[in-house]
Amino acid sequence: MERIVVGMSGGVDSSVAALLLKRQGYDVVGVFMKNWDEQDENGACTATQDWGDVQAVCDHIGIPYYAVNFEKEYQERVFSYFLEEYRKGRTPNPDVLCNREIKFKAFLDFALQLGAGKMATGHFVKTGALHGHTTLLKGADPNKDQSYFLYMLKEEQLQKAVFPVGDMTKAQVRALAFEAGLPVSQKKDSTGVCFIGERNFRQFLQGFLPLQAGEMQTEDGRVMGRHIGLSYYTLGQRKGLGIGGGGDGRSWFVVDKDLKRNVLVVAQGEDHPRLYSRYVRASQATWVGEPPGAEGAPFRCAATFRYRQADQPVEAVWRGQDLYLRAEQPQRAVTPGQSVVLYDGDRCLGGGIAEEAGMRPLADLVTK
RNA sequence: UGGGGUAUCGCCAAGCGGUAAGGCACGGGACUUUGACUCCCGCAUUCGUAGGUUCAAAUCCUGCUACCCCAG
Repeated sequence: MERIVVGMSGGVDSSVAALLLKRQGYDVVGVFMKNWDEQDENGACTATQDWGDVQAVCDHIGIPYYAVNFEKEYQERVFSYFLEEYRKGRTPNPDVLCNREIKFKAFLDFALQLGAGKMATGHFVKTGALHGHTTLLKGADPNKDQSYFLYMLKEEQLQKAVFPVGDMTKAQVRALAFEAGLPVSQKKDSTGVCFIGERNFRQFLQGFLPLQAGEMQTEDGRVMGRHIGLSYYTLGQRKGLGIGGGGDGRSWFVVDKDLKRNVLVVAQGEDHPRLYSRYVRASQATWVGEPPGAEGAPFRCAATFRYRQADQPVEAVWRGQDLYLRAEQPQRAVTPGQSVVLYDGDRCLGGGIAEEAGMRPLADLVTK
């Protein structure tokens, strides 16, 4: 009987994943990862609660369970990067790294050590086969697809992974959990940075980053207020600026960060031109399988510039680790540090990390 | 301390005798395995202040205070 180790978070998705594998006759082992040791704002350790849920679920399903601790790995491979990016005034997405480095590396290795042939998670994605290669596909539930977070995985990693709920909708998952009597069937979906959880982001960052207050200015230099530190804001952000009234009365948004002068540039109106860009340069390009096309050869595909965004038609070209994109439609608040993920239909090709974006063709951008 | 003007929620701003619009900010919620965006709900028993007129005033009158402008 083939053994499969399931990464269990204590949530509905991974619980149902374990349940399905068990029903399919696999030798299922549930493993809970504790990668962050800190209490939330209320002094409660959510990991303790989640671990309790994992135990309850596994007992219910009738499978053995363990807990592993990758705090060190998480700190070294994910969190340090996360902080470093913020220090540079960028807006990182730690979860894409977490998947590549922790869930589908450290954890995968651990699973193999336990004698498993494969590992499983509750991600809403699917794997497919194309010309003898394993591919990463969007989950069946368009509203829950999580391929955006997994684009950094390589084919080798995917070959060892199974995603039992990938072809289900969230509603189906919940219904199944309920029918099976899983104790977490009604548990609210968790959000926030993986393993760290939901929390007041500003407050959280303050524990790691210095506050370096400065001015908020309009493009033409009018001082609109003060900011507490450029790291604490992201492009396109509206809430938290504290600027009200003035101008045409519309809301204010962050349109730029001037690291040199420590000035947060703000502009009025959700449709402000400074908020949009069609040309994007991304770095650290990574491909699930073979790179799309030849180096330097433009190709058409779809892209998402943030989680849950609808596919955006783009023309792309890659050169080495660099990825250049020209979007057909102007994209709102493409932010340095955030991931750009490419698709061919439902197949996730890979992606990169946005470095710069604008409405004007940037140097080396796709030349038509 | 001559003349004129303005004082309504943190900000902007309706109101012009009939019992406080709206926008922004802010708070809460929804959505969401990043950060954001978005959506929904809430948000002045009170109109610089003290009196007066009136059945009734933020709206009219008077004093005071503050700020602005022009004169000095």
